[in-house]
Order: sequence, then C-alpha cells, then structure tokens
Amino acid sequence: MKEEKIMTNRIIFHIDMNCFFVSCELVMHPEYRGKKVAVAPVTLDRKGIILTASYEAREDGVHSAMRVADALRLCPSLILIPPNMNLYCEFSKKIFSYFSTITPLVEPASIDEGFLDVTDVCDFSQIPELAKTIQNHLLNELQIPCSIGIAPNKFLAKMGSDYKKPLGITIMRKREVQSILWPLPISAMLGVGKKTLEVMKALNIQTIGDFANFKRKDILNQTLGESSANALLSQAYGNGSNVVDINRNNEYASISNSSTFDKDEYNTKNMLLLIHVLSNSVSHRLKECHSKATTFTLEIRYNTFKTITRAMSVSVPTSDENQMYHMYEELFEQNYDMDYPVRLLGVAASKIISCQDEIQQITIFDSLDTLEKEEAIHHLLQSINQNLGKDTIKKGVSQNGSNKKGIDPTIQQNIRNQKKEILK
DNA sequence: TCTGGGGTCCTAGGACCC
DNA sequence: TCTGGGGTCCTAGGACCC
Repeated sequence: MKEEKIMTNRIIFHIDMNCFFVSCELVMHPEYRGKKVAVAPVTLDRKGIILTASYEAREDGVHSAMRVADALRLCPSLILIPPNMNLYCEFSKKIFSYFSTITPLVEPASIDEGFLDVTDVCDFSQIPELAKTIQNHLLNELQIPCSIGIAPNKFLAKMGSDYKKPLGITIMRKREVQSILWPLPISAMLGVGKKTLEVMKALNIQTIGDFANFKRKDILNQTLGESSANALLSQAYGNGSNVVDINRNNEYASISNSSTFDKDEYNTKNMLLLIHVLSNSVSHRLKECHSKATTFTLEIRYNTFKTITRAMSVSVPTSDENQMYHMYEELFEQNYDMDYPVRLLGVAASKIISCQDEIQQITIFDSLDTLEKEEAIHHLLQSINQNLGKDTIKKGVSQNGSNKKGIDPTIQQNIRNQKKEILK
C-alpha cells in the first residue's frame, strides 16, 4: 500500500464544479438556462453517451454515461449539445488561475476539480467566509457554480464537496465522521465502484458506517484484497492524505487514444487504418508536449467485450509517427485473433519523458567524472566476460542500474543506452 | 440499459539476477 | 553442480475516476 503522507493540521478545500460541461455551455447559450440540457455527441449509434446533464434533465433520470438513445426515451425534450473540449479547457484554465490567487498550494484533480491547501492563508474562523468568497467569485465572474468540501484531509474534503450539490459548502471535521459520513450509502464512498459495491452488497454492507463496523476483517481481506480493504477502512474512519501535490498533472504518465467502431469490424485493413489514425494522434500529442515514450501498448476489444492489451518497449524514447505505427502494427499482427470481429482499438504511449529531460540524461553520462565512467564501463565489461552467452547487456544494466545519486529511472535507462553505444 | 474515451493506480506473475 | 530466497523490473489485466 502506498505510504500515506500526513502533515500536521491542514485545512484542505476540495472545489468541484457542478455539471461543468453544461455550465460552460450555458454561458455560451443562455437561452438554454433552466431547460433539460445534456452535453453529448449528437448521434444515436452505440458511441453516443451522455457526458453531463443539467439538473433539470437529471430530474427525468438522465445521467452521465447513459446512452443517448435511452436518455431521449426518458426525456424526449432533452436538448443535446455536442461537446466542445476547447471551451471547457479555457474555463478550466480561468478557474485554476483564480485558485492560484488564493494559494500557491493547488492540486488539480481533473479538468473541473481541485484541492487547495488554505492553512496558511486563512484563520480557522475565516473558513466559511473564504469558501463563500470563492463560490461567489466563480459564480459571478465566470457563471460556473461549484460545491466546496472543507476538511483536514483530501478524502474528507472530497466527500464534503459531494455531500451537497449544487452550490454546497460542507465542513467535514474528523469528529463528525460518524454523524455525517457513516449514514451515507457505501456506494457514495470514493474508491467504491461497481465491483466493490457488489462485494459490499453480498456482505450486507449498506452504509459507510456498516463497513467501518464490519467485524469480519478476514472476509474483507479475502474479498477486496488486504491492501484495498485496509485503505478503504482507513478512509471510512476519516483518514487520508493531507498533502496537496502542486506537481500533480504537470506531466502525463501515459497518453492514449482509442475508438469504438460504429459496427463490429471484420476487415483488418480498416483496423490497421484506425490504428494508423490513433497512432498518429498519440505521436502528435507527444510532440505537442515535447515528450517521448518508451512503452507502446495496443488494446483490442473484441465484440465479445474480451479485451487484450499487448505492449512493446524500446530502449531509446521516441515520438516518431512511423516508428510508433510500425510497433502498433506489429503488435496487432502478432496478437489479433481473426476469429472474432473487433469492437474497439486503442493505442497508448507510456514511460513518458520530456525532451528536456532527455537532453539532461544525455549530458549526465558525460558529466560523470572519469573515474565514475571507467567504473561503470569496467562493471559492464566484467559482467559480459562472466556471462558469455547470457543476456549480458541486461546483466550490466542491472548492476549499474542502482544509482546512489538517485537519478530518475528514465535517466538511468539513457545512461545504459549510452554505455551500450560506447561498447559497440 | 448490451456497455465512450481519457486517464491513474494496483496487483499477480514471470524473468532475471545476486 | 544444484538449490533457494529475495529483490527488481516488466507485462497484462482489472478497478476506479471524471
């Protein structure tokens, strides 16, 4: 389990925009205010699902992730607006830029929500006033409603912002966990999704309080896994990290694109065509953020919904579109089971490094002093001599991989590559 | 209700090395 | 030469979130 960082007595705000995409659209289309509106691709095929619905539409049972056709059945007067991600990104930037005027300690959690550590900018008694100020500012200046949860840690703050929507402000003190958190249905708890909910139901756990007081710890460990069970239990008692990570989301861990065919696809040419388009898009996005990657993953979802992922890694990071396409093509040809038509194809790039870092890595080997360079090469040669016929390069990598200077693993990889070059 | 697309994190298991 | 335990890295799959 990940070690939970705790600092002493922080005041954390979790600020969550209320039906964000719809709120942005209503700024552009005030004529839709008060109406049953949803943001969704305007299509009735199987790709059309509701991304966000206005509260008016929700009254009719329309909710996100629902198929458009089903939503229209429930709510025939539903106004559909096609998504405009550029617009939402613009609003998001304005919102986060406003947050940064409150405190430098801002952790973006997604396009429309973030954590603020306001410990150093407000007194305990000023908390409600600050929350109201933020809420009013976003509503009056940007016309974006939000809910705010205030707590000593991120988990409780998030539960707090969920507690009352829209335009809620909820303070979740640790001592109120039993009175506010425990009566909530277990499905409302962060980290409890569809599968976990099934387990909880089978154990007759209805509320967060039921879960917190569930006596058979052994059964929880068995069904949820020990570390998940421990993490969830700890949260049910109101614990959680209170460290607002300002570097979060600054860099992507992976970049991916996937697409579902309108109908089950049987033609491999069309599949490769889609892989080409997706691959080019990921390559383009990598280049846009001045990054390269070393691991490339292909995802194939068959019409049976059976999904496989197959990955390939290279030692030298790349964002080259031809190289990337050829890797995805190879993965496809090696792994595609022609007996089944395909529903979805996806490609991803991970182990991402920025080109800036790559330049740094190249210079790090150069920056080692002569003794260190000699030592590294000596170890490598030694291992080659000892292991003729074995995977010598890997052994050399492993020996020199541990790095007392604490260099980033990707940087280490680059140093290894350079050593290989030297030994050629 | 036959189930999108973009992400993150976790875990099991295998390969390899010491 | 054989054997074993522990550590690390990687891949594949799954759960979850918005």
